[in-house]
Formats: sequence, structure tokens, C-alpha cells
Amino acid sequence: MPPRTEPNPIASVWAREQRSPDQPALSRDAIVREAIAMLDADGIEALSMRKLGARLNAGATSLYRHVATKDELMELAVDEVAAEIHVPDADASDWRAAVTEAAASFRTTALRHRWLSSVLGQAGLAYLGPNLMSFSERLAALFTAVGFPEPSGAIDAVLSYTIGMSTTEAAWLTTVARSGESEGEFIARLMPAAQQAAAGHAHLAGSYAESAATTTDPVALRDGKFAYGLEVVLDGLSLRLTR
Amino acid sequence: MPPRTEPNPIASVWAREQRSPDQPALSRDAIVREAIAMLDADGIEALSMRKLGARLNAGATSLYRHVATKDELMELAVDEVAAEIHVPDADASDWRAAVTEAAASFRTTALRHRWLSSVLGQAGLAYLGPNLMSFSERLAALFTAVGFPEPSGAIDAVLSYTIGMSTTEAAWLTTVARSGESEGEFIARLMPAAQQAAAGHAHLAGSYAESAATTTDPVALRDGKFAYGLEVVLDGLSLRLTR
DNA sequence: TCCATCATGCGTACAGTGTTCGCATCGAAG
DNA sequence: CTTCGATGCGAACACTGTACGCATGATGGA
Repeated sequence: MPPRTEPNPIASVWAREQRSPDQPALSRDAIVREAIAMLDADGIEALSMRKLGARLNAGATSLYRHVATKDELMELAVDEVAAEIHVPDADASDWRAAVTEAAASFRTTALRHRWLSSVLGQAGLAYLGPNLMSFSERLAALFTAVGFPEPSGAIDAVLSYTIGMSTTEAAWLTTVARSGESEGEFIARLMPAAQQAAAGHAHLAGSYAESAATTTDPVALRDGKFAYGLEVVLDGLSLRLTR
Repeated sequence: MPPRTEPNPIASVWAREQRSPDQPALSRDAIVREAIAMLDADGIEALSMRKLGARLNAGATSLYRHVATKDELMELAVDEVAAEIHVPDADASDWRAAVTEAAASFRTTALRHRWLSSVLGQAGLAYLGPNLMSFSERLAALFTAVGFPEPSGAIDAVLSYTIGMSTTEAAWLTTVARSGESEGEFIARLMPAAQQAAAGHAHLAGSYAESAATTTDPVALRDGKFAYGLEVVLDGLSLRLTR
């Protein structure tokens, strides 16, 4: 093995700097973008400043010229990803469909970037990034336009439910992904241990046996579960609306 | 400073512990207990195997005789803490009060051990520890005794809401605690930045201004917020019950 | 009583982490 | 052409989780 792997040993000789054509020259945006790619691909504990620097053909400590600390980088990544959450415009006539779409969009992004819930669970929502701010703003606009007596209470209710379900799902999918198996295979392999652990717990054993009998696609099962709970929350909210 | 602070020095002496009088002899239970104490005191990133070993008057690597890995230790800590969640017996006549008590108990423990949400957010609920199992069992017993058509859907709804709200609160309180200020002081210091970040977002600016005008105790505010959302969920559930 | 066995503690070491510091380089401004 | 400020980076520091092998002390059989 050679003593070191030199990123570009020849290029710098004859073409003094090659940053323009292929490499985007280590900007803050490029760093955040690549960090998100690594987080999506290999999970949250696979991201280190050294590996991220290597992926950008840069030294590990060069990143600190553009980002103060790793926590700040995660903050930027969270806000970047928050732009993917779509909240319909406030004037939507069908408020249930609008809120459902917003919640589903949140869940979709949380499952696409499974590290999101981990970061939010550790650092909370006191981030104040522009995309998170406009997400909150659009939610507030939607709920006040609907005419809820306590818009912030209604927002917190549906958002808490959505965060809780998405977090649980994301953690589950992370565990599944770490096993290298498909979701169905992992469930099948986990079932004996779960059944044994449920020995002496009548209701748990019953529900385990029942879920083992049904052969539904686990993705559809999770989708249905999320939709059901969301309907429950929306029903409770609609009671507060018509009065 | 004495070498260790013993939580209940008297009861364990004459009642059941048979170890040597001075050193608790580094058992798995002692390790988990001390780990929880450190997590509660200084947060999740303050716990390292070396510090934990030092607190137990033991070398860093001695712990690995009783615990396979740090992740397993966290798993044990989560299950240990799960025993503090109280779920009323299934025969409670007032199901709303029973579910409310269970949810409140979950929230209380999640706020008492603010690292819990972080761990659950990263590892999920696929833990199968005995205390978590009996927690699930008691919830299942309660909801089926109430007579819900889909007990697991109802459980997931209220549990997701509770987890989401508790996680958000715990992360917020962690941020507050890290500042060294009281919650009110921290809010006061954060307000200018929040207001500035809300510039151009009409609804957010309005709600910020409104919350700045009210001088309510932040603890009471959070309690009310949680209760309101829980009522929403329970209302939605009761619609599914009476039919 | 003596010896073998075995569980437990721990010192050392390894590979990795986030981050600081000072030095080199290089494009642009004066 | 010279200066200067921004940028990249190698080395280093204080940590982390954990594997390995050695010491030690208790236990139980001969």
C-alpha cells in the first residue's frame, strides 16, 4: 500500500487549479449537499468530518472554513431537507385534504431522510432556519384560514402525532436496513423472539399471532396505520371547528 | 466528595443486598443504575464508558464483563426507565381518565429522563425488554377492555401523539438546560432572534408577539398544550367507540 | 490441604472522532 | 509587482468504544 492516497497528483502540476470544471470548490452548499447524501446513504453514525472531507476531495479540517462545527452542519442539513416538506396553500377549500397532504409530506421526507428524526429528537425544533420557518408559517396560515379557535393548539396536535409516528417508523426502518434484509424478511426473523418475549402477555401474544397470520405488505400496513391515526386526530379537530 | 452517592442507602442494606458492605461489586444492575443517574444528570453525550467506570470505582473496560456493548447498556437503561410508566388497570370505568393517566405518565418519565427520546428516536421500539413488553401489554389490555374496534390503531394514535409531543418537549428542555438559564430567561433571550427570523412571516410574527405578551408560566403552558392535543385525540377516538 | 478452574477486574493498545493551530498557497487589489 | 486576506491542509490534542491478554482471588474437587 502506498503511504498515502493522493487525490490529484498530476492535475495540480500542469493545470494549477482545476476547481472550475468538475469540482465545485468546497462551498458551504456543496458541503451540506454531500453531507445529506452521506446521511441518506449510510445513516447518521457513518458521517464524520474526515469521511465527508474525503468525499469532497478535501482535507478533513478544510470544512471548518465554511462550517463552524459539526452540529451547525447538521442544523444546515435539517433546514435544507425541510424544504422538501410541502404544505398546501391556505385557501384550500378542503382543509382535511390539505392537512393530510402536509402531514403525509412530512412523513415522506422523514422516511426519505431517516436521520432527520434522530437529529430533531436530540436538538429539537429551536432551529430557526429559513426553510423550517416558512414551513411553520405555511402551517400557521393554513390552520388560521381554516378557522380553528386555537390554531397553534391544532397545529401542535397534528404535528406531534405526525412527528411521533414518523420517528417511530424511521427508527424501525433504520433497524431493518441495518440487518440487510427486506422488511418482510426481518419481521419473519424477529417473530420468534417477539413471540417468546410476549409469553405471559395475553394481548401481545394475540396481536402477534394475528399479525403473523396476515400476509399484507408491510409498507401498506404502515401507510394504513398512519392514515388511521391521522383521521382520528382530524376528527377530533373537526369537533372543535364546527360549533 | 465521597466516592459515590447512593440513592437509597438504608433499604438495600438490611433488605436484600448481600454484597460486601463498601463496594457494590460491579453488577449489571449497578452499572445500569449508575448509567441512568449520569444520563439524567449530565445528558446523553456526557456518558462514556470511562466516566461510568470511574463513577463505579472501576476501570473503564471492566464494565464489558457485565454488558456486551454500550448500545446494549442503553437498551437496558431504556427498559429500566420504562418501568416508571404507569398504565392503569384495564377495568377502569372511565377510559378517558385511564388513557390520560397513561399518556401523562409516559410524558412525565420522558421529561424526567430527557435522553429517553433521543435513544428511542435512534433505535426505535424494537427493544423487547420485559418492562417495555409489559407496558405494551397493559396498554393493549386497557384499549381492548374499552372496546375499540381497532385497538392497535387506537394505541398507535395516542402513543404517537404522546411520543411526538414528549420528544419535542424533551429536546426543548435539553436545549434550555444547556444554556444554564431558566426556561423563562431562555425564552426571553431567544425572542429577539426568533422575531427577526420571523420577519416576513405574518402568522409567525403574530404568534410570537402574542406569546411575548402573555406572561404565563412556561411549564403550565406546556402542560396545557399537551392536554389540549390529547383531548383532540381522545375525542377522535370516542367517535370510533360509540357506534 | 493443595491444586486446578474460572469468573472478574484492569492496563494497554488500536482505530477512530471533533476540533485547534500554524503554515503554505493563491487570486485579487493597490 | 507587491501586499493581503481568504482558503486549504498536515499535525496534534483530548477524547471515544472496544479487543486482547494478563493478574488475582474465590471456589470446589481430590
